This record gives sequence, C-alpha cells and structure tokens, in this order.
Amino acid sequence: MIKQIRANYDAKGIEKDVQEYWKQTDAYQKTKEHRSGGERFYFVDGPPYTTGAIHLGTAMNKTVKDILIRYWRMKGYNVRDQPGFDMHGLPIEVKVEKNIGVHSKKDIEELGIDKFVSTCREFALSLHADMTEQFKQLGVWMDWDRPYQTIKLDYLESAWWTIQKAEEKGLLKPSSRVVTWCPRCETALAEAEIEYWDETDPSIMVRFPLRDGTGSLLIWTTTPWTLAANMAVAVHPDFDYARVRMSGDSGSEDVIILESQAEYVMQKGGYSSFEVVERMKGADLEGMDYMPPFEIEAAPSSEWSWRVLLADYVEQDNTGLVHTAPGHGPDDYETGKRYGIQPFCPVAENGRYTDEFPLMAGKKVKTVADEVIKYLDEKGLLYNTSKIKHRYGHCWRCKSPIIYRNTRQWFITVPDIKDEMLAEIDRVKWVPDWAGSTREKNWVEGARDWCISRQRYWGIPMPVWECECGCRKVVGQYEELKEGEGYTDGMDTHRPWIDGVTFTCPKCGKTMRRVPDVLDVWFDSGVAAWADLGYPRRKDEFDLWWPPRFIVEAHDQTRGWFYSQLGAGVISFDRAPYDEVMMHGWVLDPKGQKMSKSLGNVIEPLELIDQVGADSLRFYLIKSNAPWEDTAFQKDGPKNARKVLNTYWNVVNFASTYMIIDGYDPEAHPLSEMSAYLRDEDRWMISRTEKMKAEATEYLESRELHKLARMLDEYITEDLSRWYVCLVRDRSWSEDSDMEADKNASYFTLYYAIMSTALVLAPIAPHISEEVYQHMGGKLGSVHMEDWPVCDRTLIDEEVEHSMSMVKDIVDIIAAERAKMGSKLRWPLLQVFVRGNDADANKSVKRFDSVLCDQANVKKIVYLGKDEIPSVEKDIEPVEFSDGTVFIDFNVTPEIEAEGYARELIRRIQQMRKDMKLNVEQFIECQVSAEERLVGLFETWKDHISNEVRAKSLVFTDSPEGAQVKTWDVTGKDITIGISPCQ
RNA sequence: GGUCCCCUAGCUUAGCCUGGUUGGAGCGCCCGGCUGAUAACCGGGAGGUCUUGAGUUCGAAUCUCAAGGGGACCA
Repeated sequence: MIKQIRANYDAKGIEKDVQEYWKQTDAYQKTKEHRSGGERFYFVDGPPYTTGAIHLGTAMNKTVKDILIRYWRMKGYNVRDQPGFDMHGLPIEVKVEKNIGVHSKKDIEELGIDKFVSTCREFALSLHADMTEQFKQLGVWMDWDRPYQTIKLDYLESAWWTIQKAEEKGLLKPSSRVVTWCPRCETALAEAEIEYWDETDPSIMVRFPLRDGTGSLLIWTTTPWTLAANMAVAVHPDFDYARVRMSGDSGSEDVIILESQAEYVMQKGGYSSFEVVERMKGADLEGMDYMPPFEIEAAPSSEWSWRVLLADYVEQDNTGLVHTAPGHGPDDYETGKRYGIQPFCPVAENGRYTDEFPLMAGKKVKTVADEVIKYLDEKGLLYNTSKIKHRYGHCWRCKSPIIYRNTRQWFITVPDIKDEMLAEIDRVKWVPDWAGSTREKNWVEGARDWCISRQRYWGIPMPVWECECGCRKVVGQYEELKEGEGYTDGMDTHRPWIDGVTFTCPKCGKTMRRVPDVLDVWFDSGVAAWADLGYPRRKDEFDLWWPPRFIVEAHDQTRGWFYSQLGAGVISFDRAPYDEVMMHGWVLDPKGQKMSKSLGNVIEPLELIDQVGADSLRFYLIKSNAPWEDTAFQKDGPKNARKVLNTYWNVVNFASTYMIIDGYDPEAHPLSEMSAYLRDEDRWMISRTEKMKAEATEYLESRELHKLARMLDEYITEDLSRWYVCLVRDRSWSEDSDMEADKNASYFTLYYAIMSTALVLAPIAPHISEEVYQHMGGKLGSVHMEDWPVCDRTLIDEEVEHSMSMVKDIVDIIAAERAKMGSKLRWPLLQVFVRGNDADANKSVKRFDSVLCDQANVKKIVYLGKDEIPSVEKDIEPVEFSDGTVFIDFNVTPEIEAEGYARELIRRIQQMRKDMKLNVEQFIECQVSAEERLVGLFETWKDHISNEVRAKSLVFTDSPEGAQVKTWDVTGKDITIGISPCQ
C-alpha cells in the first residue's frame, strides 16, 4: 500500500519520526537478526576518546563506518558492529583534576588515589553516555547497548595478556632511558602524545674553557637549564674544526669551533676579525678536557666526563660543538653510554631541580633561563645570547612544554618485530594505497622502542611485579592473581586496589610488588580487536569472529591506532588485526585551518543536524571530497546536499500523490507484465537506474564514497527529477481509460526508480530512505533489511540512452535559441527541422519524436536528408548539435497564437488554483474577461482549457466574479480571471 | 633536513591514472524563461596565466623534473 508522504521535506520531523519508528519496531536488532545467518564480517570500531562531545571529524568518521556497515548488511553479511570508547588516560585525569581542584600528583595522593580514580570512572561513563546519544542522532546504527569500554575489567585483562605475550617473546624491557616528560602531569609521554608548535627560546653560545688554558670550546644551546647536567661536548669526527682567534675592540680570545662557521661566530661574538690559528679534524679533538659551566659534586665523574666526544649526528651549523647532557637528551644518552658516562639528571618528576644542583634546587627548570644566562655572564662564560623561534614539543593534554628526563621506564622493543610488521603492511589492503605503502611503512621503518609506562593513575595498571632480587612476574590473566596476597574475587583491578596485591618471590622469598605505573592509553586501544571479544578469557566470540576484516580512521592514526594495533597484533597473534585499512581525512574550517576551541572556529555537528538534518550532513560530508582528503567545511555544503534529498522527496511526493489517486498497486504490476507497455522513455529511465546501481556498487567497493554521492546527485536531479518526471507528468494526469496501461507503465517506472534510489541511498541517508520506503509500500520492517540492489544488465539499453541524450541536446539548443529570439516556451513552434549527420542519427532522434515535441513545445519535427535544407519561405539559421544540425521555424501563425494565449490563460488559472491551495482534483467555476480578439482565440481552445484547469464552467464576461479575482498582464494585455471552487 | 598529500573561476570542485575538438559542474552575481511534484528548476551572460618554470611530445590541466605555496607526519 502506498501512503501519502508529507508535502515538504521536513528533515527534522522526518528524522525524529524515523528514529522513533526504529525504536518502536526494534528495527536495528531485527536487521541484525535478519543477517544472522550471513557470512560473518568482523568490523572493529576505532574508539573515539571520551570527550563528551562529537565534532565534525568524529561525525565524518562514524558516517563512513555507518555507510559501509549498512552496505555490507544489505549485501548479506552478518556484521559485528560493536562501538568502542577510549576511556582511560591523561585527558580525563586532567579534566578531573580541574573539576575537583587539585593541581599535582601530590594533591591526588593526599586526596586518595581511590577517590580520584573513582571520580575519573564516573566522569568517563557520563561522557560516554553523552556521546552515544549524539551518534544516535547522526543516525548511526551500531550496537550502542553493548559497546566495548577500555575501562572494563575484562578489557584490562586482555591488555595484560598481551603484555604477557610480549614478555614471553622477550619484547618487554625495563630500561633507564631519556624520555619525553611532562613536568606538570609528572609522567613520561609517547611521541603520539606530543604536540609541536613554535615557541621563542633563548639561543646562547657558551664558552667551556679548556683545562690547559689554551682557549675555550664554544657550544650552542637553546636549553640553558640542561647545562647543569652537562657531562661532555660532542663533535663530528669528519668535520673540519679550528682554533680561531677572534679579535675586536673588546680584545681577543681563542675558541674552538667548526672552521666554516668562523665568520658567523665572529659576528655573534661582536668581534671584527678572526684568524685561524690551527686546523684539526673532529676526530683529533676527542678527549680534550674542559671545565663544565657548573661545578656539581653530585655529578658522576668517570674517565670521559667533561671531555670532547665523537658523534655523527652533529651538524654543520652554529658552532659545530654540541653540549651533551646524557640525562636530558636521547642522543646525548647514547653518546654518553658509548663512553661509559653515567647520565646525570638533577631534575625531579615535577620539573624542578633536585638538591643535586644546590644552586637552583627547587626551581622549575623552564623558568631559570635568565638566571642561568646571568650566572654564565658573571662567570665570563657567556659568548652570545639571543632568541630563536623554533618548534617545541608540548604535552597533548595540559600544553606544558615537555622536557627530557632520564628515568626508568618500560618498553616494547618494537625494532625486534619491525620486519614482521612491515610484512603485514604489505599484506594488508590500504585505501588509498599510499596510506600503507608509503605513510605507514615510513612510520614503522623509523620505529623505536615503545615506551608503554606512565606514572599516572587512571589507566590499565602495568601487570608487572618486581622483587628486589631482580626477579619479575608478568600476570596475563586474573587466575594468576589468586596465587598472590591481597587478591579478592571480583576486585577492581585498577589502581589503587591492584597495588595491594603482592606475590612471594619464587627465588628469594621476598615480597614482589607491582610496578606502580599504568599503561600508555595507546596500548589500551591497540588491543581492541581481541579485548572487545573478551579474549582470552572467553574463546567463543573469538572463534566466531576472528580475524578482523576492516577498520577506518583518520590519517593521524598512522602513528596512532593503525600502528598500536599493528604492534600489539604482531605481539599477540603474529599478524595485523585487520585485512583492510581505510584512511579518511579531517574536517577543517572553511579556510582550511584546523578547528579548535582556541581559534573559535569550531562548527558543531549537532547544530547542523538541527538545521538541515543528519541525512544532509552525512551526504555532504562524503560528497565534498575524496574520503582520504581533508575537507574545508563549507557553510553552504549541507544546505546544498539537502537540495538533492529535497528533490528526491519531491519526486516521491509527486509519485505518491498520483499513484494514490489512481489506486496504483505496485504489487499488481510486475516487470514481466509491464514490459510490453513501456515506452522508450521508460526504458531509458530503467536503463539509467540499472547503471546507477552498478556504479553505486563499484564506488562502495572502491570506497570512493564521494563519487557515490556525486553520482546519486546527478541521477536524482538530472535523470529522475528534471527529465523523467517532466516527461511523465501528462501521463500521470491522464484520465483516459484507454491509456491506463500506458499510465501504469509510467508508474511502474517511477516506482522502480524511486525504490531503487531508496535502497542505494539507504546507507548514506538512512532516515529519508526509510521514510520513503515505508510510505511507498516497502515489504520489510526496514529499508535497511533489504538486499543490496544488483544491476540487471539486460535492462541497460545503450541505444535508447544515446537517442535520449541527443534529444536532450536538441531540447537544450531549442531553449537557447528561443531565449535569443524572445520566444517563450509556452508558445508552440510551428516546426523544427532535424538533419542528422547520417540516417542513424535521424532514426535515433525520431525514436523520441514525441518527447522532443513535448519538451521543446514544437508542433512538428521534419527530418531532412543529407545536404537537404528546409523548404520554407524565409531562410532559417542552422544550429549544430552533437550528431547533426537543427533548423527552427519561428513563424507565428494564427493557430499558434491561439494555442499560445490558451496556454498563457491556463498557466494563470493554475497559479491561482495553487495560490488558493485547491486540491488537485478540485473542480472550479471560472470567469474570464479580455479584449475581444483574445476571447475569440480562447473560444477555439475552450474545451482544452476547461479540461486542463478542471473547470466545470468557463464563462467569458466583462466583469468576472469568484472566490478570487485577479487581473494579469499577459504580453501587455490585461486578462482578468475569477475562480470559485465547485461545491 | 627527510617523507607523504594537495594547488583548476570569487568560493567548493570534475577532468589527471590511460595526453587529443572550445577545461565541465555547484554556490554567488546579472539578464531572460518555466512551473499543479518541486520555497524547485531551465537557458544565457560575466568570471580561468589549469601555482610557476623547464622538459618529453605533432600535441600537456593531464606525463617527467625543478621551484613556490598550503597541509600532515617525522627528525
């Protein structure tokens, strides 16, 4: 049964109703059950970080996922679509700290870790609930009642199991290392947790006087605070260095620098001339000893301390000598290690100097630059000071500038499995190809040890227990905790509760305590593909679904989730936990800048949904650009996308209106019965529809969603609305019973196109397609339960399509020529001559002779042979079209004038009917006054006019009366019309 | 410094892989037309150094190289 849809495309109302309908009918669950026997397809949702509000990027992400999942379901797959949420980690800790007014780890420990962690959990859960609601508004169908949450205890257990796997494979290693460190959050940070932006820092050159008194080594640094930890100076063994005598008004001095930098260094020192006293290779400098800028007792002295060392990362800029502090730089650390120098790091977790540096103990290292410079100046060590603008790293959450500290951390030795990871990148299908073959590959090739420990609270606890004797135990499953002290069944395995569990060392019998760290949150999401299945605690889900087939995330995940999953997957299963990775871009602001709260350029998806509806937003997001490219969000974008859906809506409204009037039952008229009655234009529409299906499938398979949306736009607006509906209007309006089969053929075709479109549109615009499907007599409970429409190639008719494109071409030409001649389309043309380049062309056009006459409003088409010209009195200008020439006869005869004015009158009456909001079937009484000659013309068309406007009576009088009376100016002549609806 | 992506009308973009009449659209602007599905639409007009330069070629928006600009990632 076809039901009338509402007249206007009110997206907000429709979406609300459809979502309510889904809820009432349990459509989502039923759709899943409908496919429960299908081939299993394991999709893994990349968990968004739980911030509480989705942004356009998240909307884009879930839109792509929802489109593909719906498509796969329609293809018959049984898709696992569990959504995930990333709910541990610093971002939530930082927010909770702000909310409850604590400012440091010391505050948290005084408050009680249990209270802090409980608050974090509550906070994360409430944010999770908010986001779920927003995703539902976007129309995303995922298993919202059963999400995976990284904070669930069985999820924690899976992560532990993977750490244990790493331990078994010898990939887990504690190490004293220089790591990037946030002094505010007091924890190590991974590369992925650092944001870089420009910062102005001091740039200073410092003298390190040689112990033999022959001058100074000149070093350059932008971090004066690290000078306290200076242990050596590095030079490149192959570079050319020199002892250079700088001279000027202030005197002279000898410095050792890179020879090629002498001029530059001279200027920096305010000298006017220099002289190279002695040349040497970097290698010759090795072992020279000097006096460090600060005399610090605590600094560990050894044979190579405060000497020149060789290192090949030294570059040919500044002085060419690099201040080396093994406690504050990864390179420095490695160099120091080669020479047996202990790293010295007089900086505490909170970024303040320790008592090991008494001069500034307790001060924040990032604030002492001026003080250090003053000290150096007083000591005569400062050679030059200036400022430099350079990129500097900051904590991703609290934005504090990072420092490097030497600490003991836990690492996964990724380079040991790099080859396996690279092989997996080759195996996996990447969309686009270069996402894997270049980007991910480059990233993995440069992979270093992954620091997985964080000195924080709200995270998955490190499952590692250590004993003083050096023995360690890695727990992989809760079962193993039962051997320990302090374990109770069902306990919360977060901090601080897990901290109370201890083991007895099997070697020495002492107590083993847990390493107090938590895991890097990237490790949390890295194990999602099996943790969400509850593996290894449960095997059933795993046996059913493993391995995962597909993931899709934004390009920043190259170093994030694509990578963490790859590493964790290889550790756990010797494979990447995905077969295909699709990469999508970011949604930027209209100028192409990143949206950010601080810039104030954030566009809220919920506001857009409120304005134009979720379907239009989704349609725009995929239409605007290739998925993997960034999109500069355009204000008009969703509005324009809405126009496409609106056009579709209007087509449906038209169809349902007339089908209901005629009681058309699509069930009663199958293709087999109708094919005999189809006109060529119907065959054309069906052929276009089949091609639309084929292309839709192609673009979904290639993930070229932008092409899918653009193609649908073209199909709906050009083929269906602007062309086909125009062609069938008269047929729908016909009340001639002899033509019933013909009318049904047009209904059949319209219905076929509308329903095919509903199915193809369903993944992209799930609400409007559902509304249309349900109103147009869809058989299933939801359009999303339907099978994906398959192209029937036997219905594609290239000849008909070619003919039609020629006719469209000619119609356009005639319209253009009319415009030039000031000829209105409403006025018929006497005749048009068509001269195809060959007989086939004439035949092709002739096939749509009646279409051409109707659409161009021409009385007669005359076909000419080769070189033939129209046989009329006046010469007619030829106009070329794609396959020949047309000649248009603009001669106006009395008959044409009569018909022209009749149509002018009809048009005015129709407009008045519309203004009066009369029902299309409503009959009227009509009175008209006009000059005598016009009335004479109208009389000859009286029946036709009455019929067209459904007038029971049409009276010509001097003073028309009616419920509405209006005078129109038609080509300079007044026509007054009065209309009343019949009772 | 390295790697990757991008640069076409005022804005957003198609075309590029696979070189070939006059580089298509949409939005906006101006003029005209059409309309009983359509607060919609159609036609015409104005608006393009296809970022620049070099090369390959009979022929380059398209292929190659270099430069410039934008973005991302790394060091």
